[in-house]
Amino acid sequence: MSTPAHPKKRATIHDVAREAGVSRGTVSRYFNGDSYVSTSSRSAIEQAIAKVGYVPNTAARNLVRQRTQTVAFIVHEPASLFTEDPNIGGILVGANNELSERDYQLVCLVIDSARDTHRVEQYLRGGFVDGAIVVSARMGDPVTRVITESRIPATYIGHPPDLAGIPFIGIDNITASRSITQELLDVGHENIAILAAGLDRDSGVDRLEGFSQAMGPLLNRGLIQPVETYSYSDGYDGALELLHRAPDVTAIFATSDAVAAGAANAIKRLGLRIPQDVSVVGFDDSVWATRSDPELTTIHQPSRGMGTAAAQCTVAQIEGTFDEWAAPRRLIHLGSAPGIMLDTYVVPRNSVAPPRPQ
Amino acid sequence: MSTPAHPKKRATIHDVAREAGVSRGTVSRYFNGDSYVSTSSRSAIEQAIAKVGYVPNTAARNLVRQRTQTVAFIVHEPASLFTEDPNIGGILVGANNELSERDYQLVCLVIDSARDTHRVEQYLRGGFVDGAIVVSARMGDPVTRVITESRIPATYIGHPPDLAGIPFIGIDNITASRSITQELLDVGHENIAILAAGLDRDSGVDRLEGFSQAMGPLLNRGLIQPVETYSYSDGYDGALELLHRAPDVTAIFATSDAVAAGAANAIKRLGLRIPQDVSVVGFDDSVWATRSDPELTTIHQPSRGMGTAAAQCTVAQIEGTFDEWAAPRRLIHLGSAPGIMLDTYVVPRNSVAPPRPQ
DNA sequence: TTGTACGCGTTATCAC
DNA sequence: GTGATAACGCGTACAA
Repeated sequence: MSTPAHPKKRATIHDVAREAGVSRGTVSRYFNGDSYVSTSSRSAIEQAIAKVGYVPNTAARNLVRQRTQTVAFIVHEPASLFTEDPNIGGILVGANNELSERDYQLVCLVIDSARDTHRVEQYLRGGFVDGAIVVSARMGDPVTRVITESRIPATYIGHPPDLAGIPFIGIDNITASRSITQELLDVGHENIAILAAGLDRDSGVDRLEGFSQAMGPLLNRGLIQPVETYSYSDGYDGALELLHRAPDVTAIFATSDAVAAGAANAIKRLGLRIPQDVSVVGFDDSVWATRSDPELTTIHQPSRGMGTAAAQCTVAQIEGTFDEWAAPRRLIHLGSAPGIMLDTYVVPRNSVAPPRPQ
Repeated sequence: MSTPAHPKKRATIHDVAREAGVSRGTVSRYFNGDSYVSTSSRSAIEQAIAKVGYVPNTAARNLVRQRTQTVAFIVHEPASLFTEDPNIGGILVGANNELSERDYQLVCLVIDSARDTHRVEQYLRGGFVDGAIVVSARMGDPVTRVITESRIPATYIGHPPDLAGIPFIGIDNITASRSITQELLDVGHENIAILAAGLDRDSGVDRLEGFSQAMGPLLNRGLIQPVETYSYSDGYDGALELLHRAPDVTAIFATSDAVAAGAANAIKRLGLRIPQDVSVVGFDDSVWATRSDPELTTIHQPSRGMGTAAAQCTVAQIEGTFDEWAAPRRLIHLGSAPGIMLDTYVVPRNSVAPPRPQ
């Protein structure tokens, strides 16, 4: 055998052509199969490929095709996100599945520092990807600038206020919050508080808005407890502070399950029972809701579905079929940005009961 | 102004050269700055760049350099990993930071199906990355084959039995488990059970081994409760089954904090108190340990440090300095694979107490 | 059906 | 210091 066991250098299409006794063009055609190639040279090529161990060089192919079959999945604050936000995992999985189906490679880029931001900018501009999916972008995000400037097809999850015409996938946080608040009202609660997390994001603002709408004249601004992030610990601290200040609340709407779980533990540590003394509802339908004791009534949010939709939306833009894709969906507009809204629903569990008679 | 507001096509180095009145070579030198370039043409180039809005095309650069400054971070089973395994997040962040520091871009590839496996194979072979970090690889993993065949520098987190000479980063699960078990023995426990998760992985096997070693003659095989995964729910179910079968256990070693948290909730639901009736210890020192009530005594595992080490190890291989890098570290060998062991330690919290006198 | 030649955007090696 | 020019590995009109 003349083939060394450990080929030092990777084989090129040239090697295959020489080995098979055909031209480079034929080998290329064999791979991209647009044109016909005779069965004789076909088998010769196949043997040659096996013999020299050829694998197409994607970098070279990308260069000439101006196409990478790759979509970036950009996520900020990986530390908190991956450990505290259960949605991100679902979105990632959904997007990955959908892209995989359409033969795109998802590459997940994490941004954790200014240095990262800069490198990711380069990466995006450098022609490494055909499109991007951006989660948890914030106001004035540099990534947004890069994306608009370099005109790369992109989709946002959620909608920061300044997405310059970039499509986004979201849920109707207002309607969802209204319906979970209604759940509390329906069983007779009136002193309902909200642990309002993430008020620096659209989601946080909208959830508070939905709550306010549902409460109507019952709304007591003193029972709005802002908390920093959607995290367990902030929920814990927030609930402690709230109940200290307003011990007469009979129900709490926490704007994420993690916050709700933290609140639930705080409530229990104060010697109160759930739901007999205080009802608690969350938002997300994440593992936080089912691992709590009791399990939490919450809003189901289709994280995987959002990932799927974001992937489809990005690919549609890449392939120039965005309008057809968006047509049959629930489309809204925020400024110049089109958005697709996905449906949510209440998941009743065991953390809600009527208030005790005073 | 002759520059259109929306340039249709991206500028190339050629455009810059023409605009600046120099040659492509000079512009290239300007960017890669090895050789000198006169201040006059330097400023001319800078102006030209700004004018035409030039950004280097990384794909072309990679093609000629045969270098991408990119390292893949490959993860399987994203669904369970990202939501249930808190380590992965830390490892990812650690690796990302370290790579960022050394000017490598980390791209995270998730494998969630056979289709994914194949595409990632192509991606790896296609010259998209200079190296790889692989987490949670299993026995007979196709990725392992690809990596060895295409000889791309790689590092594993943990050590599947069949890593063909590929370096890995790990912790000494045996020693760690021995020391946390000892914690239980020291306060007088004898009927100690183990919820042994992940016995299909090296980590699971080693943790059970450490437990067995520490127990010595006290080991009661009936108190070894195997559970499928390192998850909360498996811990819950496992503890229920265990305590049903063996109500006289006074302490439980759960081989992950998530398992421990699940076990803790099961124990409480049975009306038992922690630690008065049953002591519980975990493994990982993740958020699961601190969010439990009471907070769990556990083993601290340096997830970020593992990510950092894996990144360094991969880069060292890429740059051919592996030996120097490994020299001052705690190096072991598994077959032909060199491994670096990172230190762990016990974190005492509130979930351990002496057994009640019978 | 197959081979040829050119181009993709950079870097690198030369002379100048 | 700087400017041509040959790679890098592949796709693809165009010609044969």
